[in-house]
Amino acid sequence: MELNDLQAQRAAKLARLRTDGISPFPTRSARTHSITEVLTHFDDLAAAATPVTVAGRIVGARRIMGKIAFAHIEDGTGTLQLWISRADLGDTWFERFRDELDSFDIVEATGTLRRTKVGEPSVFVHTLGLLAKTVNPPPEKWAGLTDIEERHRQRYLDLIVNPEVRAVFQARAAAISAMRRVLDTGGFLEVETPVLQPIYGGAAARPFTTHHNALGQQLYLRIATELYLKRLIVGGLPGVYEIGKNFRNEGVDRSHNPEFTMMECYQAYADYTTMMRLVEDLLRAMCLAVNGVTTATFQAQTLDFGPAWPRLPMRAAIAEHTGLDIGSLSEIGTLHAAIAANGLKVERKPTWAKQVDELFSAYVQPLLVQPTFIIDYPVALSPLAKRKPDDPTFTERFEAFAVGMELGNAFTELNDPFDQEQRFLDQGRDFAAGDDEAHQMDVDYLNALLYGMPPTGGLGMGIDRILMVLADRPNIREVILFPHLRQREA
RNA sequence: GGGCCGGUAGCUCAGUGGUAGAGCACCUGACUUUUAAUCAGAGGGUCGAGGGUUCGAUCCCCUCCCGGCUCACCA
Repeated sequence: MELNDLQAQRAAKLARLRTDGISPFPTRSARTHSITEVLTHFDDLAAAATPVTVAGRIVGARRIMGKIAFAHIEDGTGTLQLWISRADLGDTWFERFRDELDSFDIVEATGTLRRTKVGEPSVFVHTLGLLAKTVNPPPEKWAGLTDIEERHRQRYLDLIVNPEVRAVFQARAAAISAMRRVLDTGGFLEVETPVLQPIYGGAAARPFTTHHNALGQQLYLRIATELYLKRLIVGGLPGVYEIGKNFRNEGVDRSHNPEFTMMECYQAYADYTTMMRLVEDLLRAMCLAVNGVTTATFQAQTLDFGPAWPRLPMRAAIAEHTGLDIGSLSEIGTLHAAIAANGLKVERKPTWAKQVDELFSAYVQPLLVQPTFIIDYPVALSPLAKRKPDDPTFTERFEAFAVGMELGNAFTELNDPFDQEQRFLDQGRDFAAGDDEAHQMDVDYLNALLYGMPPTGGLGMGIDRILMVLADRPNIREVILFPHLRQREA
């Protein structure tokens, strides 16, 4: 390790401590109380003159004035002041504190509890010990660590010095826990399915490709869990869900990370209307877990997850905002012509389905600020969803939106193996037409459907994006502990 | 990938075609109730990398690397 001047100074102190027979990294702490325990019972412990041993990282400056010193330590549960006097501690350890210990070192202190004359709860230390010497210096005292890249690369440091970062990840844990409670009590079994898949599927995306050496087999990192979870519905499980990472080999921006956390669930004998109610229940519970109320504020916009969400058919939504009826413009040629004739500014797409998706993304999606379901997607956009009984060109599918972001995707699952086979074949034609995200044929999945899958409702929700909305973080990197970053040159 | 902005001390940032600056941190000294402790003093730089122009480049030009925001694509 190459050390800069400040690191070298601290390393020299570390070496001197070793020379004095003080381990810079002792095996364990003799802590008797967490800081929050001390603070909660402070007056009782103080009145009883009970000695306590607390431990934590020295945060802020050590304030040393001749024969007395102050420092604050933080242990993850709270912050507490140490009152350190040469008279109580003795010359050796007082000078050791002054000369060999630094801000950010992790220490333990034994003493009795008293308030200082300004009333601050403090440990009046009579025994001090080092638990872990710190070589890296802390960031600047006031501006702190603000560089976004450094915050994400050194998340450990970000967590030390920026308390609100810890709050985001506590909120994340609380939201996922609430999600699990809703699903567990709703009759869903939590399962795990393969990350390494010989055929990728369940979504429209480019995969990461990898290789199994011993088997000589090409494998893909999953882009969705959908097809495996539906095999479990075929297997007779009445409801399943999985919360886990998906991997998509796409661009990186403020709402996309190459690996992201998805919850997918499937319920036998249900349909997409069941899933809409489930989404409402999930978001309400997650919002409550994060914010204590069923409303959330995202970038000064108040979102209400309390009531049922509006349900807006995609065909009507596109017609309202573009004037085009995709129901009657069912060929790629006539759709392109209508887009040109109406002066709509959208990228030209190779397939009808992609073009409809483009129209929606450009003209409708940004307007969906409040929680909204867009329902009934064209069949060509939805190769795994069941057709509407009264209009076979559309499917029983919805996507859940808020603040212009897609939070979830659900449908009444296609269980007709012959229709499914045809959809896969159509996707193959789209792939040939230039859609490199088109779905792969999955013969084993068709075989499962040939054993019969009951009518089923299925749902996928992007956990990271939900957290962005609920915790008011406009960048996905702020809700992922270690977001993907470009590799730094050596 | 395109556009805009940026990369200078450990951190946060100024700045200039002529020997590199501040605050905080760090180091030395003083100080027995501090809360951004205070006071006095000292040290610390491949100015992102490479090339070019120039007597001289951290500054001007070119290329590249990295980052932020943004547009495009994807959840």
